[in-house]
Amino acid sequence: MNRIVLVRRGEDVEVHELATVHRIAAPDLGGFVRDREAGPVRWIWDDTTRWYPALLAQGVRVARCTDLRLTHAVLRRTPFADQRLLAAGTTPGWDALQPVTTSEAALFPLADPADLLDPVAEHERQLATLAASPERRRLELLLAAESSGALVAAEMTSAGLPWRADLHERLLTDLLGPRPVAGHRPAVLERLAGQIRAALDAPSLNPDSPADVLRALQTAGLPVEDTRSWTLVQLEHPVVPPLLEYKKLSRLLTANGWSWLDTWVRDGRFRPWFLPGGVVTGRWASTGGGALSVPVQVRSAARADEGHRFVVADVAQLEPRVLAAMSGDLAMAEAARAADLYQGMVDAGAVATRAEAKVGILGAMYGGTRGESGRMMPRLTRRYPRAIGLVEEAARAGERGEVVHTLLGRGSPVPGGGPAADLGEPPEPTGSPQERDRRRRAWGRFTRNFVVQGTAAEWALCWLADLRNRLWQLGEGQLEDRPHLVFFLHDEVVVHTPEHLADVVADEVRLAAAGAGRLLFGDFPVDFPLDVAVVRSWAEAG
DNA sequence: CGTACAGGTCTA
DNA sequence: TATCTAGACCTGTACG
Repeated sequence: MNRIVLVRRGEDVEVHELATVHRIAAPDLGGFVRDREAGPVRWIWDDTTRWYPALLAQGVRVARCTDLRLTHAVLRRTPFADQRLLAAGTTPGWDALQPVTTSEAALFPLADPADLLDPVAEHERQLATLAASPERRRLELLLAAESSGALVAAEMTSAGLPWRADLHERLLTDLLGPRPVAGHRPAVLERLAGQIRAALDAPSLNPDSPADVLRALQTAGLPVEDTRSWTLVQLEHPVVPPLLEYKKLSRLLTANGWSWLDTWVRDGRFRPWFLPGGVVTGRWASTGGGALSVPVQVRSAARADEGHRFVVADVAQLEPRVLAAMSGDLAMAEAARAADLYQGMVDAGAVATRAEAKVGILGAMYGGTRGESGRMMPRLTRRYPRAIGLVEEAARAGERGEVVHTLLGRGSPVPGGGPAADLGEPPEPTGSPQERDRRRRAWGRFTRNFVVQGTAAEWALCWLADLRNRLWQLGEGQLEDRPHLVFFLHDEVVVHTPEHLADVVADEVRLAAAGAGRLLFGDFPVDFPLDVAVVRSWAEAG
C-alpha cells in the first residue's frame, strides 16, 4: 500500500511519497489523485472535509484515506495508546481542529488553522503510537473505519438525498394551508390558535410561548407543571385537541416547513453535513437541516430518481446484539438467533413477555433502575450474566471516575471534562453530597451506555465501509451513476441505485452486515439480521 | 441588540 | 402504575 501525504502550501500541494517530496499546483491535484487511484494507495491528509469535497466536485473518488483529524481524536482518548508518543507542540492545534462545513467546494480557505499543522509529522507520531500499542490491531481497524466513514460522509453530502420539493410543498399546503407571507401564521395554525384562545378564555394568548400557555392552562384550573404533549394528552379539557394539533403542525412548520426547503433542498437534493466521530461514543453527528431527526411525516418527499430505487436497510435491535457479542454471552446470542431478539428471550423462558424483554434490556443498557426495568434486572442477570455483567462493570467503573472503552478501543471522556490524556488534576468536586452522588450515578449511566452504543457505532462503521466498496464495484462511471449511499443514521442506510441493480444492492447490504459482524466478533455466533426494503420513497420503508 | 438558556419535539 | 442513553434545532425570553 502506497501512502501519500498531501500538504497545503499556499497555492500548491506538497506531495510526500516514499521519502520523496514534490509540488503540484492545486488545480492539478484532481488529475494526480485520479492517476494514482489506479493502483493501491492510501491518501493521508489533515482532514477529509478540507480535501475531498473539491475532489468529488471534479468527479474524483478515492478508495482509502487516513483522516488525521479524526484519527488524532481517537488516539488522544484511547486507553490503548501511550500519550507521550503522540505529544507535540501542535497537539492542541490538532485537538481543536474543526471540520469544514461550507457549501463552497473551494480548496484552501484563507487563514485556515489547519495550515499551522504539519501532517507529515503528525502521521509519523500516530504510526509510532500505533506500533507501540498493546492493542495495535484493534486500533488500526478503528482508525481505518473512522477514516472510511469520513469518505462516506463527504460522498453523501456530495451526492445528496434525492428530495422532491414539489411533493414536500404539497404536503405542507395540505396540512397547513398555503404558504403565508413572512411574519404570519399559516391559515390552519391561525384557526387553531383562535380555538385555543377561545377554549382557555385567553384572547391574547400566544400559543408559541410555553410560559404563556402554561399560565393559561393553570388559570383554567388544570393541574399541570409543563405543556408537553405527553402531559396534555392526560387531561380532559376542550383545549387539548386543538392545542395538540397546533403543536404538531407548528413543529412541522418550524422544523421542516417552507424555509427548511428553501435552505436545505437545492436541485432536487437534501445535502446535510454528516460529522463522523461527532458524538463522543463514536456515533456520527450532523449539521444543517436536522439530518438526524428527519420526521417520518416528511420522508415521503424523499423519492428516488426516475428509473432508480432506494434500498433502505436497518438492523433489528443492533445494540443488544452487539452487547451479546462483545460480552461473549452465548445465552443472549442464542436469543439473538431469532429475527426478533426480544421474542427469542421469551421463547428461551428468560422473561414472560416481549414487552418485559424490551424494557429489561433497554434498562440494562441505559441504566434504568426504577419501575419495570429495575424489576427485570435480577432475572436478566441470572440468565445473561456476561452481558449484564459487562454493562454493570462499565457503570461501576464510570462511577469510580475511570475511563471505559469500546471493543476497538475508543475511550470515554473523563468525568471532569477534557480528554483522559490531559494529566492535570481532576477538578475539585462541588455541590452537596447528594448532588455529587447524583452526578456520579449519572456518569455511570453514561459509561454503561458508552461501551454498547460505541461498539454498535463501530459495527455500523465497518458495515458502511464494506458496503461503500461493494457498491462501487457494482456500476460504472461517476459515483452518482453507480449505486451509492445517500443517508446513514446510526443503524440505517439508504442507497440510491439504478432500478435494475436494486436486488443486487439488497444482497450486498446483507453481505456487508455479515462481514462487519465477522470483522468485529470473529466466529462468535451472533446474527445481525436486516430489514431491507426496495422502494421508490423513503416513507415506504420500515 | 446580540448571546445564552429553557422548553419543547423530532431521531435512533 | 414514574424518563433511562446519544443528538439537532426551533421559538421565546432573560440577561448584559
